[in-house]
Amino acid sequence: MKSRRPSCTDSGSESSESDSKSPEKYETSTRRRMAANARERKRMQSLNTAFDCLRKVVPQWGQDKKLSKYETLQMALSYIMALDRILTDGRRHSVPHRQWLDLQFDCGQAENYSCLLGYDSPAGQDFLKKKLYIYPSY
DNA sequence: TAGGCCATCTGGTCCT
DNA sequence: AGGACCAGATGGCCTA
Repeated sequence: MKSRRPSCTDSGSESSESDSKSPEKYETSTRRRMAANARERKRMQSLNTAFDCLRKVVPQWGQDKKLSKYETLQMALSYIMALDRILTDGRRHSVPHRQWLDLQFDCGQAENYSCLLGYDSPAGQDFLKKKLYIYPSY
């Protein structure tokens, strides 16, 4: 658990409310606020889980540091556009059915693709370290 | 120490 | 009425 605002508790802002409301109403609103805070925490945690999944799929070439959320979104956008371009170019040049599109990449971050393409085994990752094969599905 | 990033709280708005 | 979502505010942690 990370930092929390010291002035704020899970019970929400108290002084003004306790002055103006009956104890019952105060307790009810306090309970609702706590529940809302807990839901919001859970929602943000699930959002962060989704970001972590996205980080695993997106290339992080030369990045030993974890991508920020903004960088992750930017990288995902670039990555999707690059893959789209590959597919578009493949169609335009009418790649034969059995031909593989051989993309050299020397970034050495092949594990970034493993969960996307299903190469989770060490042998598969070793294979991917040399080449990324994308089979045209058209 | 400043700036970037993040977690959390909070109030508002919309939807069911 | 209550939950989901959002944006603003705030403060902690980390790094250059």
